[in-house]
Amino acid sequence: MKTDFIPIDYDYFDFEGRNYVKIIGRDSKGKRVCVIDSCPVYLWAILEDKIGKEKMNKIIGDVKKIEVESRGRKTQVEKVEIHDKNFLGEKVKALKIFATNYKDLHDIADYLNIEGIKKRRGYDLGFISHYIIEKNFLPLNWYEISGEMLNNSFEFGGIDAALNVDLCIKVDKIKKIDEKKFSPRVIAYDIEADDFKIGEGEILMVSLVSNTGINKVITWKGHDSKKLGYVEYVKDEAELLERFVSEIKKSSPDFLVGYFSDGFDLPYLKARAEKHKVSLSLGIDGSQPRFYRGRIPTGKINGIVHVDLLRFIQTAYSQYMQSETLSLDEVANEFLGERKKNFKFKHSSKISKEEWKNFFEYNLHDSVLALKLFEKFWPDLFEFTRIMQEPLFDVSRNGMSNNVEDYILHNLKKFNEIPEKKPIHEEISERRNMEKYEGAFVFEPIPGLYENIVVFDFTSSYGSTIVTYNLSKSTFLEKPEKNSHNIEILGKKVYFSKIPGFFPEMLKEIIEKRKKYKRELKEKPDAVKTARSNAYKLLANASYGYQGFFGARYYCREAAAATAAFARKAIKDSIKKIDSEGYKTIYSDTDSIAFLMNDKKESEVLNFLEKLNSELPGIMELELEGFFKRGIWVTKRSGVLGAKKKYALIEKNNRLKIRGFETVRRDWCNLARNVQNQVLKFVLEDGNDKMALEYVKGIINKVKKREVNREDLIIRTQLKKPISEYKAISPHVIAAKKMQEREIPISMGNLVEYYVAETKGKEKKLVRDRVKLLDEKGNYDVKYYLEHQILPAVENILQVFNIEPKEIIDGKKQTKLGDF
DNA sequence: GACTGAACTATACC
DNA sequence: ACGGGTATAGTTCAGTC
Repeated sequence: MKTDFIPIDYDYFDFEGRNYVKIIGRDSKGKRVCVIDSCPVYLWAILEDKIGKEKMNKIIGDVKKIEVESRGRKTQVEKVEIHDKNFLGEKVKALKIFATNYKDLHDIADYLNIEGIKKRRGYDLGFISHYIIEKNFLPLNWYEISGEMLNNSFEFGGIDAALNVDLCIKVDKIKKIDEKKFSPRVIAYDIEADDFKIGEGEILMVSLVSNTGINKVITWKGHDSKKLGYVEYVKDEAELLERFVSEIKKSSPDFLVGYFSDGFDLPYLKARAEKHKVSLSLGIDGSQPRFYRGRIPTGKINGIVHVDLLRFIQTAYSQYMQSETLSLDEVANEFLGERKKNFKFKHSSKISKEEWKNFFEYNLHDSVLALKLFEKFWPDLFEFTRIMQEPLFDVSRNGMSNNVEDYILHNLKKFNEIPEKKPIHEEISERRNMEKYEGAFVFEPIPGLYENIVVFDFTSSYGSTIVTYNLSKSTFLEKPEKNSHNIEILGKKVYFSKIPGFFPEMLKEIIEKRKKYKRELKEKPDAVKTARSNAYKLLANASYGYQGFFGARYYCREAAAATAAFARKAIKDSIKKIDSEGYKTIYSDTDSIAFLMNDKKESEVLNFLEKLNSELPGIMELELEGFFKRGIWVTKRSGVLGAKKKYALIEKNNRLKIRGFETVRRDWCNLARNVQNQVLKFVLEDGNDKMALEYVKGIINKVKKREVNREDLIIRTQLKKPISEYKAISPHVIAAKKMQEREIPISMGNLVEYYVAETKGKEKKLVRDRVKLLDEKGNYDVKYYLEHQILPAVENILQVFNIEPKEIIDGKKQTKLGDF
């Protein structure tokens, strides 16, 4: 039996004490294929240096005797080989110890605590990762496989009969072949329920939308409403659950996609199914979803990849997004230019006939958006999976540190390197308690309006620093060495070998690939190249954070601190050169430098950039970020010092680049943000402070006359922890408490919305005493919005032109006092 | 009770 | 627990006079 095959999802099972992988995928005709395979199971024992032959034989003899019996299973050492390997920059002799069951490797490692064995490694990768590395059978790559077809066979206890697949093959040979087209079958889903707490309300409806023609809402509510083609009515919630399961079974998708479905939809379905004693048997083996408790619970379905798009967007995209929240509404708007439908939530008992129709549409449209988002991100999910070489299920949920680590583990083979172990609990807390090291350099700007500004920045600044100076755990030298890279951190010199380490080498390749794909992208753009280039960019950028991350296998604080130190040195050196060339640096943060052109031509600047680059060490490189017409830097609120991380630039085509200002902060009301944005525009477009001032005066009057819509006065603040844990009761905490009292769902992570109102009777001093929810009646507090929102937003900008807006407010107020 | 600096908190930059 | 450090700024809290 021979077929082509693309692996999508990996799982494993035990049979007669041994581990087998069960890989679900497709052939090129779209048939669903299950592949069963196994691989050698082993761990490494690194031997002490200079061990004699006799001693080695004794160790091997002892190791061979090891047997572990646990969980009704017997695992034994089946074979021992001696290998020359690398481990963290050293050449070592290591025993490759083969055993019966991967899950017992940890126990076997415990028995290896014997003299002559220095370290035990390679038992904590997880069997799936171990298998993928061992067999090089990579997710979302095409293979030609051959083997024995299982058809109602008794092998593995009759596993094939229980699986809802077209083919089940016990694989024998695997051969990589050229790329073929792969169009996955995808169903997006979304539920609506009466309570936001998992399982505490009834599920009213569920929508299913697929790229294979499904487009429906299943509901047991609103029978009386006008009949809609896409609505399927069932008799009760239990039947809804059954229909949901059968619909998915029938369609047999590769991916089941939701938005926040790890945290809401899937656990809700599970909880309600349990209540009704309905089996939520979505798995292709008929199994129910399994939930893994982590920081965020994760829902896994056997054979169907459950994707929660929110989690992928969080790690892969959020840092580059404009959206202020990651709500489906905002995210869909940003990526698809399409919003959710309008529907105001209320309890199902209060929904009228007409409203049910809107509710169904709302529900259906959420799935439509989820499917469209999946299609939008499919190239990214695909590339991430292929680059990290882990199943899409995991890659789509991993944070970037996990992705970096996966990339490393799957590329160690080329370096003949034994994998480092995960840090244990004590090690983690020890690392977390470490003192912070010095990070990036930020230049203190002189407040003012500037013209003709150039911005340079280092490409993959920290990444190229790591590569240039070979900074990593395996190249870190405990003792000073002469021919080494060295730099001072926290008053102590640290040294790194000049012999290339695997981590910097891998990173070098990542950066090179990123450059290559970026170049190709420029020539002929397409979604795949964009995704590929983006994935390598993210990897390169995350590698610095990875080495400083306490949970990393290849954690190296010295390397992280040295990276920041070398980068500081590089940028300071560049600033010196820029200034001595006749330019003037006005600002710099981490990897970028803004400076004045001082009557020089753009061509001169570009030539100078080339000169700078020729003098930079290693692969470090500056690039032109842009030429800007004007830019403004302001003082800090207190004092006269220039504020860092707060500036606005304008390009020749009048495109604004605003950083740090209230305009870009979501916890300021829209009025203040919009006013500030306008003022920046006036000031930067043609340096017109008079217009800006008149504009501000107009707004102040509008506020005083109470002509501002409440919508523009809403302050939104995120609840970052449970309400009870707050030590300081700030306005947004009060707002959240008010919501709780009124049983409006509110929990950690939500944005709290409120406005500040005038209160009658005795003067309330604290802001929190004047907080009102949006539907609470009240007059907005003019004084608060003028002095705590508008004024702070424009004050520092106008001060650059020697205008004191405070006087305008106060002056006007004198004349208006009589009004009160 | 007013004032002041520290603590707490949220958010942004790179 | 699920990259890092640098930075601004508002509001409350707690201590002082």
